[in-house]
Amino acid sequence: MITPKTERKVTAAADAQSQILAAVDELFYREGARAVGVDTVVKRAGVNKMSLYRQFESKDGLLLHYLARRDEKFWSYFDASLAKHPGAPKQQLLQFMADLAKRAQRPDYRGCPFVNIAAEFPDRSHPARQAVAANKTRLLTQLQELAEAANAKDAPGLARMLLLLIEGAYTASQTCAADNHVLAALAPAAEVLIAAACGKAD
Amino acid sequence: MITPKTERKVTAAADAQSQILAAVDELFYREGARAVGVDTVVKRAGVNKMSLYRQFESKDGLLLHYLARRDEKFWSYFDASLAKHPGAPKQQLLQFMADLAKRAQRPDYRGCPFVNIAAEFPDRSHPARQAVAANKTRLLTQLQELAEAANAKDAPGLARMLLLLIEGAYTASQTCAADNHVLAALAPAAEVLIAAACGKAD
DNA sequence: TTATTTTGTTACCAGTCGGTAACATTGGCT
DNA sequence: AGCCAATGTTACCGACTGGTAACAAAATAA
Repeated sequence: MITPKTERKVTAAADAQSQILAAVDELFYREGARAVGVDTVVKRAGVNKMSLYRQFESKDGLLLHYLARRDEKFWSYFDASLAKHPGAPKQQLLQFMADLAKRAQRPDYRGCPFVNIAAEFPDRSHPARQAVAANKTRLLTQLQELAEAANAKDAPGLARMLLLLIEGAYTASQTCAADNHVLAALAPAAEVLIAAACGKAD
Repeated sequence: MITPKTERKVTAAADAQSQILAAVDELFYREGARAVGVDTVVKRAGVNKMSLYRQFESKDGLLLHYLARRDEKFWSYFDASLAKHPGAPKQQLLQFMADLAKRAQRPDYRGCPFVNIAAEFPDRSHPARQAVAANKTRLLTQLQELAEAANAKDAPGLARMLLLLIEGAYTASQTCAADNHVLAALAPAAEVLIAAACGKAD
């Protein structure tokens, strides 16, 4: 009695929902959330517009689902980098930087989804902006924990410096010409900052 | 015969043009270039829509004028910071960072105009995107010259690191909650990177 | 003065925006 | 079978998008 009821319709609805979310995930990221209309979304998802509006309250609701997905994806990247050096916080930090630099150099990379949303939505009180801030605050916290584990003299300070570098990598990947090779400086810069904050000992 | 002709009409046209550009400068920056319509611009500028389309070929043309203005404004900021320490490249770099951090913490700050444009226009071949890239490339060049003047061992590398920090400051000012105080780490981070690249002297 | 160019104003264009009412159809449950 | 809820489909809404044709008023040049 818990789930055996309504197999077909639930499946159909879930199907539509997942295809809509997949379409949104790609379109909002590639073209920008404001630039993409709901008509484009439903066309891409291969569903009807009413199917969208019966699953999601509005385009803004869709946007929050998009950000939730991107948040998950980001933390899976983050965890994957850390998993390469368990118990070695300095290596973990550097590995994340190196992986980020590699990701950000892919030709289809369009920058950090949260950064783009912040640029597209001027209103800081917009729910999407709060989702952005939440992601960044959590990232700062995680960086600080790693900095503490690495015995940094000023862990909050080091975390802020590294966050500046990360945000800079996101942005520079979009603003700077590729042949300037700005991203190549990401991991080396992080290494210098970490070394200065923790002393030379590995 | 060079300029005595057509005094009135030129004045009127120039008036309309300057008021349009002033309106665009504020609206495009505050609300986003794509989000603001030409109707909003002409209303704000207090002119008629036809007056706009007789001075500017299109909204895209308007956008390029906006970017040109912002480019000038940026370099005036840049030069003002450098003028505080003539002949002292390290100080000049640090001063620019400090001034940038202060600017980016103002409540009405909406990030770097070029960064926002890059986020709003996905197409890298768009003329506005090329204007963005031009600004950043020139900035990188200037940073490199300062790094060389400061006797950095790897001037191009240091310039790239500093550019990452700068772009990060722009972005973090919009993505991060103010009480995370991320911008407070900008000048200290730059100081560490410069010291590491130039040696402890001075 | 007359003729011509520039200006301001209105109305309008086709297209797109996010969102919905209404109805036909389908499917599962009893 | 018969009912009912969830679907799919179409057409539509008012508001807004960037951009223009057409015309009246004004100012300049001759």
